[in-house]
Amino acid sequence: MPTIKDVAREAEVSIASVSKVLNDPNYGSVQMRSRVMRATRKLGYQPNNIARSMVMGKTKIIALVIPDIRNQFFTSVARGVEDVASKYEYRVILCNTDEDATKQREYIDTFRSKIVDGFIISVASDRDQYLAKVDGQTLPFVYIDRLCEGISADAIVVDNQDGAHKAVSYLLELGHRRIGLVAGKSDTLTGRERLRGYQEAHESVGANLHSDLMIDGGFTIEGGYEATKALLGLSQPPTAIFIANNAMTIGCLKALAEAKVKIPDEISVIGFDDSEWAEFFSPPLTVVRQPTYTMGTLAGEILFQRILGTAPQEKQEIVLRPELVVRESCRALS
Amino acid sequence: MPTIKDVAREAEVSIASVSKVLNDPNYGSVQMRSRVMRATRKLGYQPNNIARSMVMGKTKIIALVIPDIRNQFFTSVARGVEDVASKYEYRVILCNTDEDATKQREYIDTFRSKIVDGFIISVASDRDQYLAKVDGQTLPFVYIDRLCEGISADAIVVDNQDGAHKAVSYLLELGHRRIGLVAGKSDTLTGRERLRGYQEAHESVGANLHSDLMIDGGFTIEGGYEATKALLGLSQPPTAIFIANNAMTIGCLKALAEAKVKIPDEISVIGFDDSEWAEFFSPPLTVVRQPTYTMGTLAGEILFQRILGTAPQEKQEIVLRPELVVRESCRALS
DNA sequence: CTGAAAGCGCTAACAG
DNA sequence: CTGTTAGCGCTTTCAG
Repeated sequence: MPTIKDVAREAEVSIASVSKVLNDPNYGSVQMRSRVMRATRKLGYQPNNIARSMVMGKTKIIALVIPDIRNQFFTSVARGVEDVASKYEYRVILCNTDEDATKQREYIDTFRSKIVDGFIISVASDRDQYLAKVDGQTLPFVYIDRLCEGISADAIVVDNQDGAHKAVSYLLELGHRRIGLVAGKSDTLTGRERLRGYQEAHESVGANLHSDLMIDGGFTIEGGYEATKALLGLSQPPTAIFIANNAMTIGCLKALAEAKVKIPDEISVIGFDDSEWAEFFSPPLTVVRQPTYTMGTLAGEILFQRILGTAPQEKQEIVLRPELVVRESCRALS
Repeated sequence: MPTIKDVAREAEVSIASVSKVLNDPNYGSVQMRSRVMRATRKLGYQPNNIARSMVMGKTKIIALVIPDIRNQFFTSVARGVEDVASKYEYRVILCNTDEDATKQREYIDTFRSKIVDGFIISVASDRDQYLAKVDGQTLPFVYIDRLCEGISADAIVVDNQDGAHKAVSYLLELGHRRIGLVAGKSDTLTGRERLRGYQEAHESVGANLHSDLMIDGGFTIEGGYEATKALLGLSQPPTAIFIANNAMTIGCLKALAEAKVKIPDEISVIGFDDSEWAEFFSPPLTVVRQPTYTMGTLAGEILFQRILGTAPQEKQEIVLRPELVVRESCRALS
């Protein structure tokens, strides 16, 4: 690989001049500029960003850390982040932790060594406090969707309790009284808040809570599948199921299909998170929709405010409202 | 951020010693080692990888460049790549080009400046020859799924023509003679090969090809939706549809649902690419399945052979076989 | 066994 | 308008 030195020699100028010409389109005399440009082209020179980053202390890269790359919720968020990053001429790299706190630690270490200028993170578990090692002052980060209480940073979240409440209230209004919950990971705020919304919806109409109806599905496809099978195996199975995320909904539907339980005739279903296929599934799925793309753009904007130093001192927390999208997977209990 | 200098001062040794202790667990005397370790912990020192990368010429990062992050095919490939990368103690960063050759160029430039040690790429378009700028000798890369003919590199691909052939032959055996094709991007090899398989299956049984039945869907959800609507609007609509990828299948199903065309009673459907929801869709979708995860691990292994210099001189091309997964979305024409 | 010094490729004062 | 020089934080000979 040619370096700036080679270009300087070829163009017969100093390396400083090459650097300046390359970084400032109208530096120097016309002749020199053209000599440098010609040499650059001739050698196929590409500046070494590693070296540049070292002296500038900036890499022009941000990271987005997500727990499950196969979950459309996160990939949709990613599209939002990418769009604002490209506006600021930044690249975004995606890091998948696979719901694994250890992998998350590895990525955090990588970031702490200045490989990115900032990052957006949806934590794998809020039981892991490793994030506290990051000094938000020198390496800004913002939470999206899932945060760690106690470790302060800007955050873009959705009112999960409200979303779950809306879904379960709807089921309750339809007359259901045995509503199964395929719950999310209890070591995430979102998991706990959705559980809380489920409970609170029951409480607000004086309905009884049955502990055998609440099963942890760990936010994964497999977990959702197992939880649903367990629910179906109950001596008194639920007449409706509320599933706390995307991935688990896939597992739940699979279990329902295997058991040949008809939706909505034999069981009503509501999922948290919309997805591209939910709409034309048959029957079309009723879901709680989160504004994923917007969450991504907002998180991106705040992060760049921090990176550019234009953000206010105090941390901001933006809470978005989820929305109930009623389709045809629920029916009234007669 | 503390630097190696700070640690050296704190431990009262030279920076060279700190560096050596940190990189070689049994360097130096026991006392010195412990002094260094204590200082490291006390200051919360984290080596600056940018600096390290500069002197070592390695970043311990590889990139995976994909055209559509919302497509499960690619995210599943990504899981495979990640698993082998972590085996080699590498991080993988994901770069989404959004089927856009310009974005792809930007990423390639970023890589050429030594920000990664190598990359795996599924090209956005093989009409763009920018990739030729990277010198595979200094910056190894391997193709996955979609490649650029004329720009030599290792490749992991699937026999797309064979996959399409299997699907269409199956439809033909079922008695269908007007089979719609929602085709992939014509500027990708995969798109062209799948089209070729469709044609060749017809030829091999002497069936006529109707040009009005072959519509380009551009590999996107929207494209699949529009193509299907066009197919449905024909004076003589098809009795079966073969869709050349995942994303377009979603669009196709949406169009079919809107037009209230029943699958498989009124139309038979086969998609290229399996997905998590295809199985419990009703009816369960018959698809051509690619070994996505395996493709990712193979690509990763070859890339590391190149990075570590243990690969043979000549480029390898591994062609995997897709498989027809028959479920319930096709019926025989009586 | 330890430290001084060179240098990775680049930018940014500072001189000339 | 251009060039010299001093680092950025780290690894790595090479002496001591």
